[in-house]
Amino acid sequence: MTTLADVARLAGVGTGTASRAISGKGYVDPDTKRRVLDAAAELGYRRNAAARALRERRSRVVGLMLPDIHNEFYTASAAVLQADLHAAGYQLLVLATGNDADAEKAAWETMLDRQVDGVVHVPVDPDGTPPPGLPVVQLNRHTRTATTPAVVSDDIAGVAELTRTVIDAGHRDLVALVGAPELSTSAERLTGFRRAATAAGLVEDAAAGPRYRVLVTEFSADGGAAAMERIADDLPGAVVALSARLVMGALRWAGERGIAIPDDLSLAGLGDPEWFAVWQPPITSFAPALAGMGHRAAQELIAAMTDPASASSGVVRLPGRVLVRGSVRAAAG
Amino acid sequence: MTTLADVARLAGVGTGTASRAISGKGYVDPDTKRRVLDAAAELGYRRNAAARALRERRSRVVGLMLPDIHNEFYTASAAVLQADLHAAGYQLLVLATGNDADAEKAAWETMLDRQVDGVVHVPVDPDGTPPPGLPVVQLNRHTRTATTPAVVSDDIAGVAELTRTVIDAGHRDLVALVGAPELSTSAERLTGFRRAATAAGLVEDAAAGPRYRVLVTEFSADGGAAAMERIADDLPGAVVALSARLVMGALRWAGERGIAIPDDLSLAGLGDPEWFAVWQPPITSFAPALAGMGHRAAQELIAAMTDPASASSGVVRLPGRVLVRGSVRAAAG
DNA sequence: TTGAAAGCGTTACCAT
DNA sequence: ATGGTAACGCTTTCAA
Repeated sequence: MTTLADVARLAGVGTGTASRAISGKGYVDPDTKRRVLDAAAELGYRRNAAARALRERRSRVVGLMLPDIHNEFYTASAAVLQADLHAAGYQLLVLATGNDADAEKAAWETMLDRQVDGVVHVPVDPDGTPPPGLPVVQLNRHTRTATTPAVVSDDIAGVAELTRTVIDAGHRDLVALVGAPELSTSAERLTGFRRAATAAGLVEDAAAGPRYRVLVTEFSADGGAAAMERIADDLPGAVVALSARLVMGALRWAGERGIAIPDDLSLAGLGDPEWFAVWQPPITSFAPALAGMGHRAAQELIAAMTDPASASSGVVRLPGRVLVRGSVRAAAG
Repeated sequence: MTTLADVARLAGVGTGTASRAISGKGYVDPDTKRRVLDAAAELGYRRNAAARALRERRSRVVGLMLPDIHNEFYTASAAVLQADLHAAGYQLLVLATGNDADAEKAAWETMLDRQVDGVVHVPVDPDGTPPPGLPVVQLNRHTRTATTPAVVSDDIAGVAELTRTVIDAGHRDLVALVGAPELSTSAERLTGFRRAATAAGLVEDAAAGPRYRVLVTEFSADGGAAAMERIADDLPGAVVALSARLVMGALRWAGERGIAIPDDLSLAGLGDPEWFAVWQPPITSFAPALAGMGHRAAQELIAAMTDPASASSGVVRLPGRVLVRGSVRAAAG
């Protein structure tokens, strides 16, 4: 391995000068600089990141903590996050927390050990709190006690709009499928749904007349299917499944039961995995701006790392888009 | 920040002893060790990764280079890879190459700069070659000149078996949809297809009688749809789409054209995204053992990093599973 | 503008 | 068994 000292020797200068020439910081004569750069090129010199990190007290590494690497809801944001951070000279260290509060706690230790300069965090434990002093931006979800900036989707507005399109289609009997209410995502999606439903005069769990029901279940395909089973003998006109996995569960259940969508039952979803558009019928849904969230998170984190004082500690809500497609059918009312 | 020297001082020992006590390497009296550990706990001491990396000349970081973070085909392997590596004390540094040979070259530089101990690499450039001396294992695809171990799916056997099930269903007129033949994946999938087709007496591009055709296209939904369009007025009995995205393209095309699957056309695919099983009809396909590949890759890389000499440089082909579902229909022949 | 030298926090060697 | 000390490769003062 060739070191800075090697380069300096070949160029006939001191290591200090060589360092300045290569980093571009501080005064160095143009001629000298050339010599150093040539020497570096000749030897194929590469700066040692560990030595730099040790000396500069910053690693230029950013941590990404997420519940599950194999979940396109996160990777959609992660992809642009990685690109933006890379462009800014940071590398991404990825750690999965597996939806486990203990693993999440351990992950913070790892991040600290690694001297990461900052962390992008999709929180698992709603009450968890990041180590003080470390620039952190929460992504997608936000904890109750968020003292760090958070970048999330404006699910309240989005799901409300989605629900409105269902109601506008004439439906007066709705069911919402939603995950654990401790998560900010579930809570906000439900808020949006309720807001639109009550605004339209639907009453929760009403025995007769315009009504809506809320089914809390596990955030998975199995959870979605199980929830549908619970209302099998009292189907509504439309189901609003508040995550892509819940949509899948509802779809699976409908397929097994021979329930036709949208003829027997209308379905609206959340998210926009590629297959939503190809499904017969294509799935009407609210699609959070996942890429936009990744961009914004990168931007917020870079700001926080550059100037920790400026750390905006608010929750940024990015608007998404309602995609009106074929899975919701006009109803008499 | 508290350093090893702080701990040593509090425990009343030298830094050397403190280091040994904490790392567990070398002789140290049990009593002394206790004192050091207590002091460390009291101070909330954490070893500095940069200093360790500098001194030990190893970072305990492994790089993961892949074309696209937002692709479940890769993340399925990446998730278990991360878990296994984490368990072995390594962290994962993720870098996307975006299917671009230049970006891939630049990524190697970054990996070198970061002093990663090894790299798991999903190759983009079929002729690219990793920097010498760095433990590397190729995942999913392998380059022509692989001097490093590669862990891939046994697509040859898998696709052959898949194709056989289609033929056994009575089909004698097949079309294969496949991506760029430079990629080892495309090439091997096609080999499997051809092998089974010819073995059954099908002739490529025959004007009459048992035949098969091969359509090379872009590895995307659009590519799949475009390919289908090319054979619109001479549809085969069954299409074998050799990637999940191609399946999606074929499905989209069929939906737009009003072609019913499997009644008008049988379809077999590759991969096993969740929606394959939920689709009506569920998609018959060959599913590579992505998780298994992640495990094996982690294992190979750890071996290579532990003992570079032992680096097996062969291509490991892991068997996958053929999932017989409803998208292929029995045909007269 | 430049070079020498002092760290950054560890580990590992060498006497003790 | 233990403590001092010399690296590891770099950045950054400080004098010159």
